[in-house]
Amino acid sequence: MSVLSKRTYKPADERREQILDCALQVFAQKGYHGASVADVCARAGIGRATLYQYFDDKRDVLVALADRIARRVADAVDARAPLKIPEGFVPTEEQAVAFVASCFAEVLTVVFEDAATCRLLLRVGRGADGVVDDMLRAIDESLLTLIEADLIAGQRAGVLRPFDARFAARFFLGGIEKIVLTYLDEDRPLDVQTIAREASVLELLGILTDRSRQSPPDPAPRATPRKKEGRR
Amino acid sequence: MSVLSKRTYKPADERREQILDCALQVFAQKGYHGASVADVCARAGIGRATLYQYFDDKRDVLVALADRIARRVADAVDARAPLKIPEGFVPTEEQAVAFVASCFAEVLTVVFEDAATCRLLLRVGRGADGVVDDMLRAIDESLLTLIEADLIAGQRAGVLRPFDARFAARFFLGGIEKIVLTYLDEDRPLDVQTIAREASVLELLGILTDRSRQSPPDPAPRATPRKKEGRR
Amino acid sequence: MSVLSKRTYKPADERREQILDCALQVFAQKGYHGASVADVCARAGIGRATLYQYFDDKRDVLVALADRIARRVADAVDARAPLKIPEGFVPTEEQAVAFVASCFAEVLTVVFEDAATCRLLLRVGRGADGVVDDMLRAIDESLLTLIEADLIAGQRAGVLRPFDARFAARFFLGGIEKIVLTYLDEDRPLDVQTIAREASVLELLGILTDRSRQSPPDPAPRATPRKKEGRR
Amino acid sequence: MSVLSKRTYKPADERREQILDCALQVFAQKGYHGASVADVCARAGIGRATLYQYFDDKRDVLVALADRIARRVADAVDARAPLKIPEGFVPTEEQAVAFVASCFAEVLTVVFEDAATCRLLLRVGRGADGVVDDMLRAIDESLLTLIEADLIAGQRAGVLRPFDARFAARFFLGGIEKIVLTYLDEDRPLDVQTIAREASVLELLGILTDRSRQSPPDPAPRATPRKKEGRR
DNA sequence: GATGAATGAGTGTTCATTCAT
DNA sequence: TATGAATGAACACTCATTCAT
Repeated sequence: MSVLSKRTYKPADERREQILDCALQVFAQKGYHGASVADVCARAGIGRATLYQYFDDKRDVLVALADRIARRVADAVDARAPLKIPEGFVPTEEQAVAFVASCFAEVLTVVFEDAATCRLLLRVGRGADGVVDDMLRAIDESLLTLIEADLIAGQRAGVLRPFDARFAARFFLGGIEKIVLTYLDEDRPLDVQTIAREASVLELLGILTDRSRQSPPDPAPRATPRKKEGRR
Repeated sequence: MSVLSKRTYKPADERREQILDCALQVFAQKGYHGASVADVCARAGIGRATLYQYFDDKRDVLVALADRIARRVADAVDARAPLKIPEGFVPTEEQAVAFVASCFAEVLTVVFEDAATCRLLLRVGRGADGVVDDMLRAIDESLLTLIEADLIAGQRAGVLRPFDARFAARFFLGGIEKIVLTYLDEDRPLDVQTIAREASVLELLGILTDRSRQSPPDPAPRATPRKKEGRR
Repeated sequence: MSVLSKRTYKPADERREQILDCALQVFAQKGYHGASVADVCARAGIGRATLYQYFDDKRDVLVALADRIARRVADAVDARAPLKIPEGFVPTEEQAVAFVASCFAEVLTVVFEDAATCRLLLRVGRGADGVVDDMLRAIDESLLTLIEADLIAGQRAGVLRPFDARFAARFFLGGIEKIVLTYLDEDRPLDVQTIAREASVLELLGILTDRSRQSPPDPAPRATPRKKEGRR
Repeated sequence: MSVLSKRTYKPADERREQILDCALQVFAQKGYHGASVADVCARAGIGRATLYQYFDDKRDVLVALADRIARRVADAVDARAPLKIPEGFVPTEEQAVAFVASCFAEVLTVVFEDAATCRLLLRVGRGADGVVDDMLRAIDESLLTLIEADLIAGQRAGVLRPFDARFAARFFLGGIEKIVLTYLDEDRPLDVQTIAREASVLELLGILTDRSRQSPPDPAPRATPRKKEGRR
């Protein structure tokens, strides 16, 4: 018996972490509702009852998971120095794009690089549980605030034109997420650099040809007919 | 007897449609897995067995629902005349923005106006069932193709600069969806016009000030060596 | 509507008979518990509710079915003239076998020829319902009594040696039924004549070689003081 | 608490066996379709879910049951030494009867002694499930083969006259089963010895008086005035 | 006479969770 | 620390049966 025993013993911390790791994988693959506690335990190679020594219930596992992710994201966000743009600095287009792209790449790397975490954040977690919803919202919020802060900094420095920074931050984050989801759906590994760059160009420059641009692009300056297109 | 009887009789078509309506509401609120057949039936005011006279399964209800939505979206998409831009037409910024905004508004109205449908499309449906996943993907695809087609038309007409139209379509759709989701999360009614307009400005013009704009910002400026700028 | 209507109208008696016919087939194939009222109605090409205009419930159908069969068997049994063996008649072996075989053939033809009825009698019906059980037992009883009467007549006439006629009747009936069931299991049509003949030989003559026959073999040798054993 | 607790703990093997025992009783009494999983569990004094830790399905329980019976019968059959009749041995009638009776008694004891098993084998199991059907057929087959082998051995030794051994085996088995079923129906305990003896006499000697016996007893003596036994 | 529509009462099954070891 | 064993509560689904037409 004791010879055949497949019991494995681990310090509590490790086991807890291990369970969370497995839960992440399983939830990401089958969804929170679709996955059973048994699935998680099977993956962890432990008995079902063991899980309950570390977590109150299934929900608690998800909460802990979301919490762990939230903490990681928050750490990453906090680590980032707030954007400082020198007074009067006017970047070239290329500089601007490169800079924004690197910002995006950073976020992508931290938040979305791990496919399972990503699935949990973008698909599985939503609507599964009130508390978790709140946590995911909080993560979202911190990302949004991060982006928004950069946008506002850009506006203050005169590098970016005036617009609703929160709306834009959300719009851009949504775009990025959609792209990421596409990769996930197609089971392709994220190409962070490319995505970040392409997205940055779209965001910064828009899609209109310069031909049609006339003036301060904001709300309603349409009146000013532009003579010179300066189109090289 | 007839007073006590809680039975209600309806022609089969109506009942089926009614069940789908109720299922939509219930699924949107509780999620597919979270909602029980009993919930749907209770909402429809029918016995549980009645539902099974119209659908094979709980799953079948979801499939039928997705199918109904898919058909509606497909109809709407088909109804839209393909974008025709007159040769040599150069819109003003305002014209461009207004035009794109109206396009977006159209999509938003058709696809996302109904909060429940929206929740089903963007949250609940995903990952609930393989077939449904495929259907939602198909809906996504048709929306993407719609947007992409417009973008390409704009590029062909020289109104839009060159870029990866599919990537952009996805990016923009994701942005829109995120905005919509925010409204949903906050239980606010969609302000379609405003959203469409704001999104359009961001897309078309980008966020960079004109100061920093210098040159063909895109990866592939080679394609359209335009000689005649012929305004008007 | 009325043109498309697949409604068929029949006089009540016919419909009732038709339903019973279909029920027989369906029960025989799927078993009483395994078959649903819907199955029966589908086979009869009628709506489910229609069945309930002719029968109180599912059980009632089975009862009516058993009743119909019982009546038929009883009729057949009654129709058979009671066996009359002339005083002092001593048949040859071949005569005896031929006679018994014809008796068996008769029973087989009446009771077991129809495969569906047969299945109902021998398999499906048993244990399905108390009342039906009783009816089947009654059918069994009448067959047993029939055979038993013949056996006793044979014994009285001195053609058959003494033995427990009821036990023997049951033993032989069981043998016949087992053979019939084998045919059913193998989906072969009954070969009534052959079965009847083979069974008769076994019953009448036994399987022991004449070599070993010596003396009154039975428990009660009192009756037939056998003078001449002198075989060979 | 522990006083109120109705939980009983058992090693898995025991519990499984216990469930099978209870299932046997319940199925035998109510039939497979007629019995509910709840019935079985109630009888076993366990919660319904517990059953599903040991069996996949309700069906699986029946299969396991049939399997267990099949194994037992197979063991018993295998344990029996093949019949050896010394060359030239000519038993007396009484010896023959006693011998056959003991054979039958053996089979009866092993297979039919337990009333519940018996009911399952002869009534309930049939037609309940394809796999189980096959198993019951297999059990039947092994019994048939057993009897057949003995009959053939008897024929080879010249103790039994020529006849279709398989047919006879089936006929006799059917007879025995019918007798057994009668006991079951009347809820009487089997009187194995008596049944075996009576059946043996019928089989071996037949029912015809010696008066009518004349000659080669086989099938068609008219056509082939058979002097010698050269059958097959 | 016939049936489409509706359903209550139940069945098999799952699963998160607890208990005894 | 770890788990085999056990289960209540819930769920999806079926089916005989009824009602209104």
